[in-house]
Amino acid sequence: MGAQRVAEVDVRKQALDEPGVLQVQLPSPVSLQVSLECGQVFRWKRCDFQGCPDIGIAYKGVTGGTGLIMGQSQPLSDLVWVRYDPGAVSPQDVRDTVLRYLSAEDDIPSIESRLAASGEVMREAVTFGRGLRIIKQDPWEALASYVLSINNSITNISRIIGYLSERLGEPCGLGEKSFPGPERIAGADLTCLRECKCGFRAQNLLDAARKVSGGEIDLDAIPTMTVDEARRELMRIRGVGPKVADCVLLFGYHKLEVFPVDVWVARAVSRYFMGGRPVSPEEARAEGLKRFGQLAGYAQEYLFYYLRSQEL
DNA sequence: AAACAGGTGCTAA
DNA sequence: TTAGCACCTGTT
Repeated sequence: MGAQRVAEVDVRKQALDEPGVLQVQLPSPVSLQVSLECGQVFRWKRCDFQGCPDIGIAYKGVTGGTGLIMGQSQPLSDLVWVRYDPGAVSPQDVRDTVLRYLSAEDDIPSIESRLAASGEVMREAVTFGRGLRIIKQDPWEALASYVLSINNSITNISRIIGYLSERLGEPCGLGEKSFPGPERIAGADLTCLRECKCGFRAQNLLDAARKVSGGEIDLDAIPTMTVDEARRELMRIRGVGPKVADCVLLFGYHKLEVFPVDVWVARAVSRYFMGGRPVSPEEARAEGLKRFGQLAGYAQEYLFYYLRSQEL
């Protein structure tokens, strides 16, 4: 019913040479709302899935180098509707991009049940965050984003990334602009980055862009390293400490065995697993790694989303 | 108005 | 090794 409706709209829009529409089937349910709003990505804005009232929730953003709108008619479903610019990208590429971005191959039912079985708190956190998927971001964009996240608010991080894309990125469909590559940012000057409201992080971002574009840091080599090596490598960049490095490994390289510790996660570990005793970030990290092993990344994101929703 | 936000680098013990 | 502090900018 809803599908038919969308198909009709699709045909009409195509005839008008406007963005196309397709649906992507995932192997297990996903919640776009949870996955895109839990704070792991900064590019997606709520919007209408134009002309399709059945699609209750939709987001516009950029991934895989193209502007997309993703939407769902139900909050938790294995079906995702996608609107794209047919002049910029093929339907098959859109499908592949979305499947990859949403980590279609992660066995979510298994991850959810194993974490839920690990204790009462995790059971509640998983229930609350059902449909969460660790997004596969572009490694450079993840690095830049988390360099910008230092001592910053999520809304402000999103805004800065928007400014940088608007100013230095390239049109990539649906009126969106891509996130500028390392060469582009390395070629910009400090003034430009300050004008994009990077603040004191401008210097750090520039350092990251220079090291990456100059080959001093090889982002393509990270997957061949052990997590510890990769961590040390990333931390050679100014402004990249343990937390940022772990976020880059989790969100840019899908290293699910890392456990990034920020103030919220440290708070969660203290409250739920250490009887309320204050813990250092390093102690919280050790506890997370020990407790969750290969699922640490997912556990961290459920905990973060769960605790924040309670206290925000 | 003052404090805080997905931390990190620097300095001093 | 670790504690204390400053830091752009926007919000409350």
